[in-house]
Amino acid sequence: MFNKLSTESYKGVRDFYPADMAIQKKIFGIWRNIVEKYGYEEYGASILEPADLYRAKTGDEIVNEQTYTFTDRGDREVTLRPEMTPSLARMIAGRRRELIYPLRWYSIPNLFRYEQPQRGRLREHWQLNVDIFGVDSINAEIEIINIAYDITRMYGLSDTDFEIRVNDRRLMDYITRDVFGLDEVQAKKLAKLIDKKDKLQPQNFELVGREILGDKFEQFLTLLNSENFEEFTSRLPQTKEEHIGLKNIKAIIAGLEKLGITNVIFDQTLMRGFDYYTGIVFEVYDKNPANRRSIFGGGRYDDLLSLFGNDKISAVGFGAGDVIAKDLMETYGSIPKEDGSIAQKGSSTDIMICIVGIENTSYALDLAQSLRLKGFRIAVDLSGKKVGDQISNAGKRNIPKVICIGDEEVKTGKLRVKDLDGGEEVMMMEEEIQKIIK
RNA sequence: GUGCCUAUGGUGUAAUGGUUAGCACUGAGGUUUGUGGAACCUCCAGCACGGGUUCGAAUCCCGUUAGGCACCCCA
Repeated sequence: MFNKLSTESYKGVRDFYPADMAIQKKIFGIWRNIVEKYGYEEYGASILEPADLYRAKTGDEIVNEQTYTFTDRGDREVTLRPEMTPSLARMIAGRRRELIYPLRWYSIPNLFRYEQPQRGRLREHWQLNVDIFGVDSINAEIEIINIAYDITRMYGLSDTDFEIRVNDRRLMDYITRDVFGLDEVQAKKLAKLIDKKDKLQPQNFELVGREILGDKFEQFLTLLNSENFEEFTSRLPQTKEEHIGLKNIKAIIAGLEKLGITNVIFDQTLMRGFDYYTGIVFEVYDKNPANRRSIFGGGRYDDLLSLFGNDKISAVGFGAGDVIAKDLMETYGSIPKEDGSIAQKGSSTDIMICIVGIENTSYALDLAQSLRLKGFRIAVDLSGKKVGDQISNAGKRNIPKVICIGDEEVKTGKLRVKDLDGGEEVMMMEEEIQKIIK
């Protein structure tokens, strides 16, 4: 006896049967279509990277515990990419003198994280990455958010279903350091606390908050609980010049409004990755109470290329995952919910040629080849089954038309083209087939 | 890493602790060697694994494994 192999896919990764692949292709199609409308070019990279690429940016702990890292036969440490941005930064840094700025690039990589899989989070997922390099002004943020908005609409959400939340890292730095006078360690703690505000019980939030801020906690809480941007601003200490973060947020909200995007709000609790972003950060949120969550996240990261010892290049970008895209499109109706069928809905084959009598096989194969040269997508049923089964089989594959080849057709050259939706059959010569397809 | 839940043919499911574990779909074959989606018939195929309780376990208990969900984390 031997142990039978499991047919399960590896934990946290997915198989894409044709029906799943059709959905995946549709999502990727939406992504490509929109970003290319904005002039973005596609790039790619290997899923393998030296582990150092991620160590430099994050910490050993994250690399060791949350990535797939192994040693290759040449004793090099290799990591399956957990995100695309370091690869992108590496590629741009390597050719920084040859590239033409502003640079608009996108990619749809698969990314790997070693985590416990759960709803909306797997060990492998595909993520659209959209980045613009070399634009210092907030026009970069506006363009990137505009793209994120377009994609969200294309998922099937209307403006009232979601909101775009923006904040600025420099504003938060200003508040934690200058207004409350925290050192770097305490500032980070506070940032983390702000990020978790909605998850924690108010008492726990206050407990930790007081630990960091002492009696300044009330002032902090008032600031954090501001209803809107104006109120928030008015509660900040007045300075001679308006803070750059405030100025940026205001300009972005106004700029997007000019483009007809009005569901943008300032969110003082929005943090996102601490060491990564240098300016504006944003998230697109699904407001549906059933699955309140982030659809996209992104922001400005002007310092990343300095990892490679080069000058800074300003950058703004965001990422969008395929798992959430699929969930949303099912929820908001732009794709049907899974029905468990294996076959794809619309077949990629135009005609199935059925063979009646094995002696007619070579005629059928010649016909298939001839039709392919004319541009049709033709499959031949080689099963040798009864013609009824062959037709039934084509129907199950959602192939729209069949042609049966038997003695009669071989003798006369007249083909009976059967439409599997309506069931009617039309007699025609080979040359006439293009009339009924496309 | 922690907690909770779940585990019956390929899929979806049924079975007060008591017959040979039932049904539907799928698959293979047939009624029907030239026309599908219908009907009927036959066949393939299952209690995740290991212990325990019991006269008797798919069913109750324990452990293991796997999966889901949540926490942690989310670069």
